[in-house]
Amino acid sequence: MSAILEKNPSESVNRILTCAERLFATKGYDAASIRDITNEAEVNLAAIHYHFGSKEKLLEELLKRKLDWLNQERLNALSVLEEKANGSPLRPSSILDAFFGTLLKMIDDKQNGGEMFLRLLGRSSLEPSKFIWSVTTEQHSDVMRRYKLALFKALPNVPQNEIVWRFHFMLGATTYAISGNGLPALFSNVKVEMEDSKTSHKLLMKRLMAFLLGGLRAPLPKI
Amino acid sequence: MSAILEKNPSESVNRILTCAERLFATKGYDAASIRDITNEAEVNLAAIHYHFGSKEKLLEELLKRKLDWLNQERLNALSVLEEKANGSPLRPSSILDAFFGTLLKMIDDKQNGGEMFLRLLGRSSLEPSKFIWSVTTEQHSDVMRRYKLALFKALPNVPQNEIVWRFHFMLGATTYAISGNGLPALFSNVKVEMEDSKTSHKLLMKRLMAFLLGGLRAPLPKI
DNA sequence: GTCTATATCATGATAGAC
DNA sequence: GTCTATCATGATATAGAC
Repeated sequence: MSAILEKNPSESVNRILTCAERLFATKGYDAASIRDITNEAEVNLAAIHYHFGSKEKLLEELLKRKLDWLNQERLNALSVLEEKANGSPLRPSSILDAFFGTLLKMIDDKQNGGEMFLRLLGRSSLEPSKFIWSVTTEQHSDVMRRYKLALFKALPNVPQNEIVWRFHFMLGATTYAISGNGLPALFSNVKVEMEDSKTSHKLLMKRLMAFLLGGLRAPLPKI
Repeated sequence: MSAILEKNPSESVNRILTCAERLFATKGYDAASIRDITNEAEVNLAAIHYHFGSKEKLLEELLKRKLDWLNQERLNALSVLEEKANGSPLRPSSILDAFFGTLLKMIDDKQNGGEMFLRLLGRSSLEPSKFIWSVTTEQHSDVMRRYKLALFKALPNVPQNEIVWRFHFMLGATTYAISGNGLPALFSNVKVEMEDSKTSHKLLMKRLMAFLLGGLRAPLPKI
């Protein structure tokens, strides 16, 4: 019972969170067992249940912590834009910056985001499990609603149906990009150098934003 | 041993394939157990191992059958374009039609594709499992190579790095769209009617193609 | 070819000593 | 808080009767 032998409790929790984030992000929720996680975190098998209650609760905790922050940032960014605009429509590029840029900037924010969190978020948005899906998406329905309305106002000549679809396509491109899938295959077979990782985050962001804006502003399809 | 009692063997195989396609597509590979599949297909639990050898082989078979066809169609479509162009660069929209349009058209082709196959393909491309990923992507590296080269030629003023990235973004938007994830959340909270399902496939295709082309042709980001 | 029964294993979860 | 031991479940896979 001597205190010197007890490990720092918050240290264990932190190690669990870090390893779970990485393993869920890379192997997927199902394939990452609590044995995998506790082994890598070098904590006891029972620690996850003790600290979080269940594997599902662990994932929920993992997502909610940073998602709450992200969604608040997104709402704040939009509010700032709307105040500055003073009632007139926003520029589409500003809206995309506030929504997708705020997300992508998290990749270099080790405190509130981090690369692994973005991958986890990407993967979780793609999981078919109803539970996981609800945590990632139902949470920020408010955010989506406000951004859709802002886009409607910014693009009054584009049918709202079309805008919603393009929002969907933009989410897809972004989710796929941050989930890290597919990249290896794309870059093989053609001699195109990857940029060094220091600058690659900013480059990815600029490239993706340019692509998204191009898609959003594309000529309407003839129906 | 009377023949009248034996079920038609190919019927069992077909029912397994159909149910597995749907269950893998909707629940994901891990979550769809062979118990689920054999129950819904109304065949014996052991039937999958007898006919396919393993659960993995079943998925492999499922994907390869239709993927081989798709990739051949894509190669053919590109060859036709290149013959007609007679050495001059192709139009980017034609290339996207040949690559993504050929895929999207499969949704109404019950013989070689079908909606469930597209969802399965989408989901499989997003699975983190190395095995699944290799089946869906490594197979058609030839196709990717030829299409990338065609895009390089069609867009000589765009850096090749940029084209590869945009290809990646286009794949993401398309994969996400056909995987069927996220749609319910997007369409809630805003009163936007879904089109009736008869025409929706063609509409989705036109909308996605317009978006992709807009993204591909977007102004280059300032780096 | 089909089916029953079972082997073998990994998982999430929990109880109880320390 | 931590650890060991264990449970119950459901997974893939297989052996052998019919």
